[in-house]
Amino acid sequence: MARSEQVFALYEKIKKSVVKDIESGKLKPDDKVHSETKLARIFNASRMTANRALKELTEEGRIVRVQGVGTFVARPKPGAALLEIKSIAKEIADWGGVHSSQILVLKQEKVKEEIAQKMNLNPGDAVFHSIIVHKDKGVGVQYSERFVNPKVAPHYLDQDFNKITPSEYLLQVAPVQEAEHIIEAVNCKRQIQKHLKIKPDEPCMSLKRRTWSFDMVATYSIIISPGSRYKLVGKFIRG
Amino acid sequence: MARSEQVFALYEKIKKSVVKDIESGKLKPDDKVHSETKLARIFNASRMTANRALKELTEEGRIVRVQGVGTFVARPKPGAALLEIKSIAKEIADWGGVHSSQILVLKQEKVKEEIAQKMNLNPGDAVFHSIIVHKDKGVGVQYSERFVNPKVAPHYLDQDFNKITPSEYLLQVAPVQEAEHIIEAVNCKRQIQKHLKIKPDEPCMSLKRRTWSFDMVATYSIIISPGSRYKLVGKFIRG
DNA sequence: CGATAGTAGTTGTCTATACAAGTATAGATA
DNA sequence: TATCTATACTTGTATAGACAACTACTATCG
Repeated sequence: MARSEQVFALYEKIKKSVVKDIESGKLKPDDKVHSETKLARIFNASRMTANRALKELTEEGRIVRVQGVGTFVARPKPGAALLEIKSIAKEIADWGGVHSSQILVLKQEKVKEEIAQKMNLNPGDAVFHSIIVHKDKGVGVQYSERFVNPKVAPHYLDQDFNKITPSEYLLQVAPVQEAEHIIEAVNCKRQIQKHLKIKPDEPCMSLKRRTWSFDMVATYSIIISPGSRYKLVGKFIRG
Repeated sequence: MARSEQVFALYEKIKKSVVKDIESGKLKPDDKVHSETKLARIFNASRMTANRALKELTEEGRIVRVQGVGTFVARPKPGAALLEIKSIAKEIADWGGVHSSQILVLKQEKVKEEIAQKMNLNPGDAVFHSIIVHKDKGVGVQYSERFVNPKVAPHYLDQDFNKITPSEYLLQVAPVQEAEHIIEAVNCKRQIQKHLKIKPDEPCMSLKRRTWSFDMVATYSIIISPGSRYKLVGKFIRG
């Protein structure tokens, strides 16, 4: 059975176009978005239709509109309007606008007992292991460690994680079906303290994540520098 | 200077009118709301204006629209569907099996500036305030502070919170539509340290929660004793 | 130089109209 | 009776135009 061609309303097309420009990086936060008039002209639509598209994007928190001035790409605040659980990882990934990442570890290794249990593997099986420090303007803000089941993402090691974050890559490759998060306040290890420039005894937040893609598990563990709150906004779904 | 009379847009007036009918009980769940055409006639507006009003009320979850049939008052579903975000609070409430609670504060008071802002109230308005320590086998594990808009739960103060937790009670009374969580690692105040028997400099986790029930806000803030992890399991929603 | 007025461009609201798409009902038809 | 059809009503989308409110900028005036 051929999948029927989805018909999108015109205002949906305009929305998608703007969102695409934002997500592709063509439009960056605070950049000016085309005005209603211009969008209407581009899409051969009326201004009201462009207005509807932009109004909805405003409600979704992707753009900000100022009367008399224009429309601008919203800064990705932690806690913009994203989705449920997924946003924990996504928001933190986006958080603050990560400019660079320092790859400390990226290799295949034999999985140790403790991790093997969590991942439904046998000790000694191969896993991909990565440790990455995400930096914002040179300052470390996230220390993330991952163990990935090779079956989930066979080409994990070949990626250039300066260009795409592991989160983004894995989301592309493997459909996440279920996730478990453990949030914890901790005093972190000296090595991590160094990377994030945390003082001893300064409380920081740890987020551990296990995701299931079919029967395969990936684990993800990040330490977030202290003082930085993490805000999570979720809309309830009715019905 | 006298506060200038707020000028409301026409679509806002229509929205208010419908909301008023719902809240006054004139319109009950599943009742049919006037059609766009009829509302337009009543308010001497165009159908597009009535359409906007109803569309926004749909997004706010107050009405349900069915093409070709009509518009109906939405049934307030008191959190029956267990969704992701909500479970944060629920899990924490259930966490560890709380055996007893110690009520430190449970009274009506005048809201202070800081809280008023968060709750869309004016300073000096009445709020219900409660501070409760939840104990597991005599040991404090949670320190929770709440500010509740009296309009949300007029009988909040009359409850026996040894029998039912505030979370449970509020879920029964008011349908939560939207929630915002802020998770943070903190060093908490001495008073709270005492209740939870935390050593100074021991990192603990703070969870602040704001929930919206229509336009009314309740805030909820808990401190969770250190070492205790909080586990959150969520299923992804596809699409 | 500083203040003012004008102007162009933008978003916000609103109208009147049109057609598409979906549903329910009554009436006609096989 | 069962099925189809026409119709009336509803919501969904889209247009073209209008005016209001606001901002940023330029030119002018004192």
